[in-house]
Amino acid sequence: MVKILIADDHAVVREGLGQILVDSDDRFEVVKAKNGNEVLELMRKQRFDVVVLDISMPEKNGLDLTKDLKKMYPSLPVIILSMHSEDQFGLRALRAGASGYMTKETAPEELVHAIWRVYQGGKYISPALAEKLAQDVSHSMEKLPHEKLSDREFQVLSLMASGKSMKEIAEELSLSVKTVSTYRSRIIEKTHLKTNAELISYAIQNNLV
Amino acid sequence: MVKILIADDHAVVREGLGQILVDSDDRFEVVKAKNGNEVLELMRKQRFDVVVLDISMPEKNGLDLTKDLKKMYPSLPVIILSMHSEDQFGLRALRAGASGYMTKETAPEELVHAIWRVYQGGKYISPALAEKLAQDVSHSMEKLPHEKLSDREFQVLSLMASGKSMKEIAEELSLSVKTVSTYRSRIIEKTHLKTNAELISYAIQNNLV
DNA sequence: ATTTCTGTAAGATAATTTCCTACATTGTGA
DNA sequence: TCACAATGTAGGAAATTATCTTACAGAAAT
Repeated sequence: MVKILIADDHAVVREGLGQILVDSDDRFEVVKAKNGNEVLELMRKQRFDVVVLDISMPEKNGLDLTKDLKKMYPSLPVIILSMHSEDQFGLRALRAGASGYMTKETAPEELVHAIWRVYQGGKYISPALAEKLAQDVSHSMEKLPHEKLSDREFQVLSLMASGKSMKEIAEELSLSVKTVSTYRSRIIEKTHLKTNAELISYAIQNNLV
Repeated sequence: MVKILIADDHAVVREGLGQILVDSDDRFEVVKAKNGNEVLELMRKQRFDVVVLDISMPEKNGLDLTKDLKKMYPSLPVIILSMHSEDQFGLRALRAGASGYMTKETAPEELVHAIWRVYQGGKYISPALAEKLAQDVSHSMEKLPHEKLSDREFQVLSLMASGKSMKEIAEELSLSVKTVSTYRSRIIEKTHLKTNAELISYAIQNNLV
């Protein structure tokens, strides 16, 4: 029996996923949680072989939850499920201690596959993520992207994330637009986030706003 | 046999939901589509008793798709599934011609329930939505700013709030930038929000993103 | 001490956005 | 039911914004 804990705030996803898993293999036993606290609570009462977490849950997001879980149960395999593409959160999921990362577009069979893989102590890495990973080792990691930013850069990122334009930011900081623009390009270089939209969702996800 | 068409761009939701439905009642027969075009295509080839649409799908969103479907098949019951709360999209869904609206937090059994209800020609209205509905007829004057927006305007506001530029939005909706810009100015007129930053914080405040 | 970061910005150029204006439909209040 | 408002759409011209170098001095790191 492989005991799996699924956490997702959307009932349809939670139940649907559970259904898929138990139907796909009768060695699976599934328990569901609808938020981080439930996960923690359930973990206290029973042991699980694999935990599957949605990345975006209210209160405590999947990433933070993963960190907490790994602190308490270092050998517990965690798979993060997200609706974002690999390059947004994949690396951070792994850094947070996850053994796998999948988007919700992934075919459910892949998830089954991933579960077995991490259950056996391995990691599940999609080709896209693998590439990202390779690219990243060469460059300095360890830190979260935004932790590599200088003060000014970070400040500008926050302002951008709150929807301010270059010009507005420049005014707010009494700098030339050119200067702000320079920061912006440095931020982009460091974080690999390209569009404003990505910056914003990154910032929201990381509570930078 | 009740033939149900499910459309959602996320494989796990799509498959999971399908699994839930077929497991819950053996009179259900489920076919899945991953976007609006697939729905249209499938509809051309076979008849369905109920269609369940995710509200947020790339290219053609659930609301627009509903409108199209209802134009072609006026008596087809459509249920809209969304990850937003009732008050965000519920009314819009009904106006677009949907027979039901549910959030993804809803228990799957409720969905089964809703399917039967709409299959029999009724409407499925959650208590929360019902209240909203009642409120709408009475104090239709004192709506929240964003409730006065047209569908397109609202859609653009959401996109803006997620940090997309005029150009990006235009591309995403296959419209001219000019058109999007027009919507923007109408939004500004109606909401009195001026800058992008204000729009964003408004949207975050109101869970529009 | 030498290289890399950081804070700052000018100039030229490119890209984006706004502002009006317009028009066909669809809705709707009187 | 009929006019007037709202909606969805976009063109042209003008204005505004942003980007892309390139640069340089002081701070920090190796």
